[in-house]
Amino acid sequence: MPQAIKNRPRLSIAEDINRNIDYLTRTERQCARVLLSNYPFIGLEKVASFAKRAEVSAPTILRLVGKLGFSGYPEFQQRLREELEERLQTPLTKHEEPQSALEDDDFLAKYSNSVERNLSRTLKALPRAEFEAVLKLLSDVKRPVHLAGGKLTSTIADYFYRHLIMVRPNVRRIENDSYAWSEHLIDMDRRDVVIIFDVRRYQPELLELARLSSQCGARVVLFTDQWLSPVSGIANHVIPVRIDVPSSWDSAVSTLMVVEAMIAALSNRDWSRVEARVKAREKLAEKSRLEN
Amino acid sequence: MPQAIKNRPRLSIAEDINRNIDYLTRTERQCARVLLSNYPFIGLEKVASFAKRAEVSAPTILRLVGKLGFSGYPEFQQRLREELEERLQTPLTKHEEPQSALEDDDFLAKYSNSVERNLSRTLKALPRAEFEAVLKLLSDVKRPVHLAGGKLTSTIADYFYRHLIMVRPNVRRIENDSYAWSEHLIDMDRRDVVIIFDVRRYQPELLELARLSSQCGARVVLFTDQWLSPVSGIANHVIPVRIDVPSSWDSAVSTLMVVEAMIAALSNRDWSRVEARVKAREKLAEKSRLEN
DNA sequence: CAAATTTTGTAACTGTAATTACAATATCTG
DNA sequence: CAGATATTGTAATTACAGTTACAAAATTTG
Repeated sequence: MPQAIKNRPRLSIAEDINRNIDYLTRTERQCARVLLSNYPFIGLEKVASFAKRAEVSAPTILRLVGKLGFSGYPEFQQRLREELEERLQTPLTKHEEPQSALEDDDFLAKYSNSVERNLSRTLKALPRAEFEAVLKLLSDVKRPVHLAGGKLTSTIADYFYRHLIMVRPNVRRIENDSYAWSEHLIDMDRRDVVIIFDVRRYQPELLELARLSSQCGARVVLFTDQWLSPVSGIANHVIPVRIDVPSSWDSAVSTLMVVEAMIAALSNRDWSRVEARVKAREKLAEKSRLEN
Repeated sequence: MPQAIKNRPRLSIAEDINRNIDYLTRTERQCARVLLSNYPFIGLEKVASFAKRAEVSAPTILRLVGKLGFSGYPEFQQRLREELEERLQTPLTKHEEPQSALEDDDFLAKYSNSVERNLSRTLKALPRAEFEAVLKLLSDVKRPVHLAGGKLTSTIADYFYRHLIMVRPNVRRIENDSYAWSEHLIDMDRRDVVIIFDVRRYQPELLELARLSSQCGARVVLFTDQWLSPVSGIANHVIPVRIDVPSSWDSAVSTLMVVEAMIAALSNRDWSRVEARVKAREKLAEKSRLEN
């Protein structure tokens, strides 16, 4: 079978090589082994490096790639990258063993694990400067803050709102209904801060809101997923979080974590002021209760 | 510092970007964000692909790469590959490395760590039988479900509500205002399920609601913290979660995780029914949009 | 063992990716 | 708001990676 090896449904390149290794010539086999030996990194290098490592000539590599059913080296590399990306997204199933016993019958554990993964990836990818910048904006109590979210994320906006209002004055919730926007936009200028939550299945209304706010000169802060909402083009600060879980729905856990961390940081920063505010509010609540 | 950013000892490119993101221009920052958002794969593509994904021109990418201290794109990619290889070779060590060093000056990391700790402790302490039991109640679409929460936790109740309503019919939100309770209580019997969220600083009203519901014969499900709300005395099922973090406020992350896991489990269990429901709802939304 | 056949490397070639120069645009500043 | 400065994209250029043709070497086969 010196012709091109048929490309089966969806084998990984490594598996494909293993199955068809006898159809390869001696030097080709050598290349294949080198590739498999620390798969798939050598395949991501240039042809020349690969060839050198395998101690063969470049054309031999290309012939191998051809036999594996690819039309060219770039296509082969593209596929390797896709595989790698996929593999890195689900490390638990392939990489790890000890938990697998639990995982199968313990859905909660499985879910929790993937949430934990999201958290650490979020942590890693989140630019601290952005986090700090947003914190700085929120610390400035002179700046009015407006919060908005999408169909599902507005819950998180609400959570943020309820806590922020305990920590500082001048916070408002933008209703989901776009008819009410004008109430916010009318007084908006460069002092204002608009916080928008927008994840997958990005809502066009939110983009519109961001645009209008930005035109007023307001600072726009965006919480979004790793694929970035279109609002990211407008926003002054972007906080990307991980939302992918083994579910039909997205996870808001990482978003919530960042929001909570912001509130915590704000509170800790000058607790005395916050404390006074909380106490004052409690007193007021007490009073209004007695009057009822 | 608009010149090339100094290349410190051995920062990963991601970290380097995170530290120096404010020295980048707007579009460069956009590139950086796209790269970080699913690091490092876009960086392994050709410049053109990267540029397209980031919605900028190729030279912008190259300028970014230059600022990061690389002499050219190939060098940058080489480094990315090395990082990736290194990272994949050490599966477990990596997880522990950032904690100690960063914690001091990185509040976000500190917070995230304590949240992660909460998650695993929650996972450990959560009785699977309770989880399953609640799941079973929710699977039974004939049972009306009512959701209520406290001053801060009602946001989570709301999150649960919005997802449940997509998964099954017969779900209602109990307003925070106790005047509205009668609307729910009037028709309540042993088929009904009342889900209550109540954590530290337990609200007496919620205890009252639980009592009344229970008297109607309804099943009461309680989400609470590790110290258990007084509602736990009445509730048929109790889901305890961890809420303690280095903050003046409590964390709702673990609660949210369990809620999400429930929704995911429900959806996965019989997806075909859920899918039909989701599609039907989309169709209706479409229709009503057209009519406006 | 020689002819046929396959395999492999060399070297020339080609196409495309990375780079650069420069003009257009946007942003800042007095 | 104009001039200055910084930023960004377009288009031309360069360099090099990937490809191909072909000849040399190795292997197979009669």
